[in-house]
This record gives sequence, C-alpha cells and structure tokens, in this order.
Amino acid sequence: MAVSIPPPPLHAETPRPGESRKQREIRLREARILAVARDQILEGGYLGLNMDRIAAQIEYSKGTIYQHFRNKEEILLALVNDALDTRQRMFRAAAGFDGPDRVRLATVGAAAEAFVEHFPYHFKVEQIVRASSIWEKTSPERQQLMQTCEKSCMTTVVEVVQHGVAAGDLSLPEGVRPEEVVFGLWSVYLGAQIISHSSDTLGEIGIDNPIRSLRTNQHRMLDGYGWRPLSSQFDYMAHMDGVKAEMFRYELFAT
Amino acid sequence: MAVSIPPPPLHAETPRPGESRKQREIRLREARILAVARDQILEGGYLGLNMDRIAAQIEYSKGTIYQHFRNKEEILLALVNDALDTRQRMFRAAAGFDGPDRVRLATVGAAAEAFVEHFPYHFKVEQIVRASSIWEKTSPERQQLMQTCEKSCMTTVVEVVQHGVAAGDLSLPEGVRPEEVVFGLWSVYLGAQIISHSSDTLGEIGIDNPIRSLRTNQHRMLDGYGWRPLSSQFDYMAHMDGVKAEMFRYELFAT
DNA sequence: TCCTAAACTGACGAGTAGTCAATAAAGGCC
DNA sequence: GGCCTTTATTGACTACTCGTCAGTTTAGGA
Repeated sequence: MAVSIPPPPLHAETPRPGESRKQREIRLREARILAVARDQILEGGYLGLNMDRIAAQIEYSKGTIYQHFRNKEEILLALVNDALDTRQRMFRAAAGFDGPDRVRLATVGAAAEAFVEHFPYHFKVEQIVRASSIWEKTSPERQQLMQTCEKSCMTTVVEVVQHGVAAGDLSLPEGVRPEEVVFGLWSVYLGAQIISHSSDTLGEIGIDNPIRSLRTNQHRMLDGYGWRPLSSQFDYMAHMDGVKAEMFRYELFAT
Repeated sequence: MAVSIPPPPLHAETPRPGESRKQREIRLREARILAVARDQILEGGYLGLNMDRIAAQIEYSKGTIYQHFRNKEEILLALVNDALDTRQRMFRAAAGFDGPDRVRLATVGAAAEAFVEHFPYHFKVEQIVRASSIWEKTSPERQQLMQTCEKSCMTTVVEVVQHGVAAGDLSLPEGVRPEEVVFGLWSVYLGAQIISHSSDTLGEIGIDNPIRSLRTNQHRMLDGYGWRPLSSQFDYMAHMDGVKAEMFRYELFAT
C-alpha cells in the first residue's frame, strides 16, 4: 500500500532560527493559551471557555492574553484554523494515495473519519463557529485565512473527482459539476457527524453504528453517480479500515 | 395531485375550553416570550438572546419570565420543540402523498426544504442546541419531549422506506436497515443546510445553487440503492417544485 | 548603571443570568 | 363591600464574565 507521509508537524518547542528568547517565549505561550482553551471548549463548549480561567491556568494575567488575541472569538477562530490546517494535511496525504480515483476518494473519506476521531475538539470548535454569530467579532485577516483553508481543502478533493472524470471512471450528467459531488460527500459527512455527536438516542432510533452508515451512504451516493469501481466491485470498507490504521495514525498529524 | 392538509394549527389567541381569564393570560404571555426570543435569536444567535431585553419587550419584569422558564436554555429548548412539531406536521402531510413510495419520499424532501425556507429561526435554533452544551442545563421533561419528537419524525420517514421495500421498488442489501437510508438523507440535508447557512463563499467554491445540489445528491444516493423509479425515470425536480408551491405554503403550517 | 521601550498586571467598568424579599393582585368567604 | 389567604409580580441585588487601561515590572541597549 503506497503511502505518502506529510512533513512531520513542527513541534512548538522546537526553536525557530533567528528568534530571540523573548519571541520564543511569546510563541510558546500562545500555543499554551490555545491548548488550555481547547480543553475548556471540549469540556463545556463555547460557554466553558473562560478568559479568567485561561489566565489562571497559564499563570499569566488576563491582560497578557489580550496581547495575543483581541477577544474570545479570535481564540476560537485560531483553533478552527488549526483544525482546518490539520485536516488539510490529512486530506493531501490521502489524495496522494496511489490507486483508482474512487479509491483515492475513499482514502480521503478515511482521513475525514480519522480527523474527527483523533481531534474531537477540532470538530467541536468548527461546529461552534458555524452555529454562533461570532463571525462579526473576528478580524478580517483570520476570516480570510479560514476561507482560504476551506477552499483549499475543497480543491484537494475536487481534483480527485476531476481526475476520475478524465480517467473515464465517472461521467457526470449534464449540468453537474465536480464541486457538487464533493459538496454531497461533505454534506453527508458533516451532517452524520453532527447528528452522531448531538443525538444521544441514536441507538433507539435504529442507528447502531453511525460511522458505518455514513460510509455506506457516501458510497451509495457515488454508486448513484456511476463512479467505478462501484461499491459492489471493490471492498471500500476494508480499504478504509486499512488506511485509517496505517496512514492516519494519531502521531502522524498531532501538533 | 392528491394532498392531505393537516389540521390548521390552533392559534394562540383562540380561547381554550375551561380556561380562566388568568390562565389564558399566562398562556398568551408565554407565546409572546417565545415570539420575542425567536426574533432575538434570529438577529444575534444565542448571544443575542437577552433576558432583560425580553422582559422590556413583553413589558413584564424579568422575574415573571422565570415563572415560565427555569432558565435561558429552557426557552431555547421550547423553541426547538416548536420547530420539531412544525416539521413533524409537514412530514406527516408529505408522507400522506398519494404515489410511488420514492415519490412520497421526495415529497418529504420538499417538506424539509420548505421548512427551512419558511422558518429559518426554527432551523437556526436547532443548530444552536446541537452545537452548545446547553443540554445539561435543561429539564428532563423537555429533553424527553424533544427526543420523542425527533424519533417520531424519523419513524414517519422510515415507514415510507419500509413501504418501498415491501412494494418491491427497493431491495436493501444484506445488513442495511431502512433507518440507515433515512439517516443518509437526513445527513445530506442537515449538512448541506448548515454549510449553506454558514459558508458565505459557497459561490466561490463552486456551488451556485446549494439547494439544487442537495436534491441532486439525495437522489443519487437513492439511485445508488437502486430505488425505483430512478431519477432518470422520473422528474423529481419538477415534482418537488410543484408540491413545495402547493402543499407546503407558509400559511398552512405557520403557528 | 541608567534609560527607554516593551511586556505585564489586576482592579475596574459594563453588561448579563438568575434570586428573592417585598409588594400587588386575585379570588374565596361572610 | 370588607377581610383574608394564596398566587403573581416586581426590581434591586448577587455573582460572574468580558474587555480595558493606568500603573508597574522587565528586557536589553547605550
């Protein structure tokens, strides 16, 4: 199984060249703020994020935090950007998989699954930002960064679809663009994950293994578009389990 | 086109039998609190909901609001329950459509679309409740009510799928249950709507008409399951536009 | 060693959720 | 109506949190 491992993430404590002790101190502190914030969000959502408590935990005063981030929302957005960056690295690695395009796409799906499993706070933060009206309070620079990341993630996947079309494995009907297929996969993924994480009676409703159902549905959608090899011709389930355990291990993408 | 119109919603101002003037006053006030809260949420999300401002707007003191709702979160959950109730009425009407089961399912899809278009606050509130950790702060009674509604909505749709299987239009593969198909449609719907409402650069990304894409993807998924009539054999788009304009007009379901 | 710029601090202002003792209204009874 | 008990209503108050900023400390060059 051919895998292309992305460059290992630069660990925060590694000194950067041409960086004064003070600069390094500041950079490390910023990382600590984000780490502490992430835990608080994972614990109690948006309301669990508390500036005074961050200050206490990093053992600096509140004012110092505001030298790093204009406000609470900027912290959230910074966390989202981390999330998007991590996912992008995972997606790029997935898209580099060597095989038929639909199999490459399934690899991206496995990456998306692994992303939520390894980094649940990333997923949660993204969801909070999508739901709240925190957008207005954040700086245009960070907003732009987020949009760029999102677009770039999308492009990575769209290219796989385009390649599939060019290879003749998939012929899209009149008026359907590759972006729409990606939008479909993205929707199923996002919707299924949100339902799984917010509906604690899924079992009662009749969904025992939401991740498996998510996969099945994504594959049926691609079958519906007639993308070969169809899910009856290739064991996508086994493939996804395989790459998830090999290519998308936690250590390879943790920051 | 056979349509079954649900019972018209009981307007809040209609007097209930055996109800004292005082009781009616209280019931009306509760409706007003929710109406005002809904507007505030639509305006500024969860943070836009302000107890003092609600009090000022309904011209009662804050303490009185707390006689109706234990806390802010209970107001949110009450709004969600209204939303689920409305959607359920729309779904039941849709499922009552007379035609092949897959067409009935498409009718439910049209209902879901109309729901978001007519009642955007309902959708927004649901999203907020899914994202925030407000669950813990709310009373078990309301939680249960919400779960019951959600389950019942699911059941309505599952029955359509089961009927399709029984009719021989759809044969599910080994180990796939009707609930999973519904879960798939639900995921696409939820995911697509959330992306549409939270990503303001969708056009740049290449999605000009997200609702159309949502429909296409749902239908391709059902095609992937081989549910007849396939989307190549029936004009689901025209059907959905038709019923949306006829069966799911705003006035028929507004409360 | 001194001096200036940068970093850091925490008390404070402003705003908001939720409480509760005091007050007002309702409704039963004579 | 007048009296009394119960229920409803009020808004000042507490507790908590975000974000600010004048005053203080630290860093590092001259």
